[in-house]
Amino acid sequence: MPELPEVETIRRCITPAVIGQKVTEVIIRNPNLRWPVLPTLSDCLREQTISAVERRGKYLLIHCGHGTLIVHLGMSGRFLLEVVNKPAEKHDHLDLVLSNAKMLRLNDPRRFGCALWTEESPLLHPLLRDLGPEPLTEDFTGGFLFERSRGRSLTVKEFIMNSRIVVGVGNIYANESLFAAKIHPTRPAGRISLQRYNQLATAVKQVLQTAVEQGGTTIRDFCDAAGNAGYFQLELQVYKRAGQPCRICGQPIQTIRQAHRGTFFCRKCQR
DNA sequence: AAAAGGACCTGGTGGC
DNA sequence: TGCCACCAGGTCCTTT
Repeated sequence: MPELPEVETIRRCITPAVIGQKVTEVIIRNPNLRWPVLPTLSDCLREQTISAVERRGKYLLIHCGHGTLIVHLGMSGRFLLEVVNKPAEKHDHLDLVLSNAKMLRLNDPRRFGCALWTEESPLLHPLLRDLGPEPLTEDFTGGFLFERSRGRSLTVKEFIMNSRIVVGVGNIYANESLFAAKIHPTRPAGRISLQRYNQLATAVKQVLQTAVEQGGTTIRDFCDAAGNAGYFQLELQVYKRAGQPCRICGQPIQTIRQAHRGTFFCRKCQR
């Protein structure tokens, strides 16, 4: 479900409600996420105060007194702020009960997400330490993409969806960014000029920034922690628009598959 | 080292 | 109504 804008939307939504709150109880209903939830997670977290909620790529980092809970929402995960007595429903796998009588509830039908506890710096965790730069920082530039892509034959779409190259760009925003940069998604990453990578880096930043401002993209079921849908789906130019006219030139949007993911593009606008 | 494909899961949709 | 194939906001791991 969530790419960078959706995770950032959730982060902003939960932050004011959880900062300074103590975790009074942890309820694990189903520990079988992508990696097993630590059976002793409750002992790790109980009575600790949440000091900050950060985001690294698509990971949420919930900083507590003596460690950090690293949460990834996978493909179908939601993080919802609920009142403590709300009955659990299907796929409600984990609750963090807070001292303000609210709780953070993780719901994830496909269970591709995870909730990991670390007492080290989370940025050094094996899942995070090799991640590429944040796209909305100045570390992420066309020059960076150009250098990292030299000699590589994979397609530019697969290249920018690789979190070791740049974090947070999933299938929706890869499609949208390539359209905004007028680059054909199947072009080999190693054969794209610096000038065009400058356009692509600018497009990625602009698309993600706008999506954050719109509260993310709600295609089916994304919502923030308060249950609000996003609005960026109204701005989509190509994603899920196969056969519909390009908003620039009117040609029908094409769809193909790349690495088992749906790709959408305009044959005329993107070269 | 890089590329390709499978693996992990549930649920929704569309065709017959 | 049922059954089946295929698709879905991700990404790690194994094999080539």
